[in-house]
Amino acid sequence: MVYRRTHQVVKRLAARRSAILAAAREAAAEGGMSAVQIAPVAVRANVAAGTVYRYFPSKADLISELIAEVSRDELTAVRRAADAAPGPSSALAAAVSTVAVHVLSQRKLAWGILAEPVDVDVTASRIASRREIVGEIASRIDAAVRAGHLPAQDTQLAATALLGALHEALVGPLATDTLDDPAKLRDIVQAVTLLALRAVGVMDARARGLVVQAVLPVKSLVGA
Amino acid sequence: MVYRRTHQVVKRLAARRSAILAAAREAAAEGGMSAVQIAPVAVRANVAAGTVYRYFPSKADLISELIAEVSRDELTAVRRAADAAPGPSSALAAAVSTVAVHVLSQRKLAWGILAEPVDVDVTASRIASRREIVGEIASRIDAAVRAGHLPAQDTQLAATALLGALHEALVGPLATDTLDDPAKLRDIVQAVTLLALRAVGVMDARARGLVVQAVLPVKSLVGA
DNA sequence: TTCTTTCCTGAACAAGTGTTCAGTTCTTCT
DNA sequence: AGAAGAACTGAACACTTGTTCAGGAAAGAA
Repeated sequence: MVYRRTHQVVKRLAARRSAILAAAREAAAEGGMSAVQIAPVAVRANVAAGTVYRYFPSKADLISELIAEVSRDELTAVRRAADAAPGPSSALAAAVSTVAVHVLSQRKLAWGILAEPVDVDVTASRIASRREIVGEIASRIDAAVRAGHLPAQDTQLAATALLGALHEALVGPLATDTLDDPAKLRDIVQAVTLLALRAVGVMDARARGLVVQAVLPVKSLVGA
Repeated sequence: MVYRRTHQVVKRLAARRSAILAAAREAAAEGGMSAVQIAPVAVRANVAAGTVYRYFPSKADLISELIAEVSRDELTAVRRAADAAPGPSSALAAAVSTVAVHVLSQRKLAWGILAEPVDVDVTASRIASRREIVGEIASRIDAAVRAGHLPAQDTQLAATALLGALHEALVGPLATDTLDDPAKLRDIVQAVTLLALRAVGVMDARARGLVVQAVLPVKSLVGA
C-alpha cells in the first residue's frame, strides 16, 4: 500500500509550518528572542510542543529560518527603495534610510534577529543575514564610487561599519526609547543617514540634500 | 568575643577577590563569555565553587564587575590618548583609534563585554559600560564642534553610532579574522577611524592627516 | 469498513549550570 | 591550649528548557 499526501494535506502541512514560523516571529517581535521558546510558540501556533519538531529539527533551525525570513523581507525593501532612486548616491541614501526605518519600526525584532543573546547557536544564520544586507549596501557604495561620487575605499568594511552604526544608534541599548513622536523619528533617521553618507565620503552639503530626498518617502513606514 | 579581621586576612580576602575576577577575565579573553562559568573560574582561581559566592552574590554580579573593570581600563586608555592630542579634532581621532586598537587586540573579550550572549542578565552593566565610552567620545565630538571644526549635531547619537560602527567592523561576525599581519591591522584601524571622522563631519583631506597622526602612536598596542 | 501509514499530543526525560549548605579547616581572642 | 567565630570546600540540589516517544487521532488505500 502506498500512502500519498492529498493536496489538502499538503496545504495543511504548509500552513502549519507557516503558522509556527509566524508564531515565532510574533513572539520575537513582542518579547525578543528570549520569548521564542518552543512551548509558548507551540501554544501560539495551536499545536503541541512535539509537533514543532515535525517541522523543524531543532530550535536552532526554527530560529535560523526566522532570521532568514525577516532578513529576506528587509533585503527586499532595501533593494526596492534603492532601485527606485534616481542615481547611485540617492540609491545609497535610500538603502541606508530604509534599513534605519525598518529597524526603528520593529526594534525588538531587529535586535533579536541580529544581536540578542540566544541559547542556541544561530551564528551562521546571523552571519548570512548580515552578509546579505552588508553586501547590498556595499554594492551601492561601490556604484557611487564608480560613478565618481565617492572616494575609493574598502566598501565591504564601510558597509559593515554603516550597519553597525545604524543598529547601535537605533536599536542598541543606548538608543532613544521614544517611538511615539513621528517628527522625532524622522529627525533621528535623518541624522543617522547623514552620518552614514558622510562616513563614506559624501560631501556634507550634498549629503543633506540626499538625506531629505531619501527619508521623506519612507517615513510613513515607521508606523507599519 | 569579638572577631576582628587581621591585616593579613584582609589582604588575603582582597587577593582572592582579585584572583577570582582575574580568572573570570582570563576565561572571557580566551573563550568568550560562555567560558565564564563558576566552576571553571573557581578552578582557575584556586578556590572551590562555593567560595566564589562568598565574594560575589551571583554570577551576574561577577560578570557585571568584570564588565565594569574592563570598561574602566578602556576608558582610561581612551582618555589618556585623547588628552595627549594637540587639539580637539586630534583628540577625537585619538579616542576613536584607541577604541579600535583596544577591541582589535582583545576581540573575544571585547565581544564578550558588550554583546555576547550571557545566560544571566548583565544588561545594566553593559549599558553603563557603553554609556561611559559613548559619553567620552561624545564629549570629544562636542569639543571639536565648539572649536568650530565640526558642524553642530546630536553628539550623543553620533558617538553611539561611531561606537557601533567600530564594534561591528572590528569585532562583529563579519570582521576580518586575520590578526597576524600588523600592516593589515593598521590599515583597518586607519580605515575605520577615517570613516568615523568623516561621519561626524571632518573634511576628508583633513581627516586623512588626523588619522595618520592618531594611529601611528597606538599601533604598537595591537600586539599587547 | 478495515487496515496501514502518517501525523499529532503532551507528559516525561535529559543535560547543563548556577546555587546552596552541612561539614571541615583556618583564624582570632581569652 | 581551648573556645568561638569566620572562611572554605565540594557534593548535592534546583531549575529551566529543549527534546523525545509511546499512545492516540486522522487520513489514505483496499
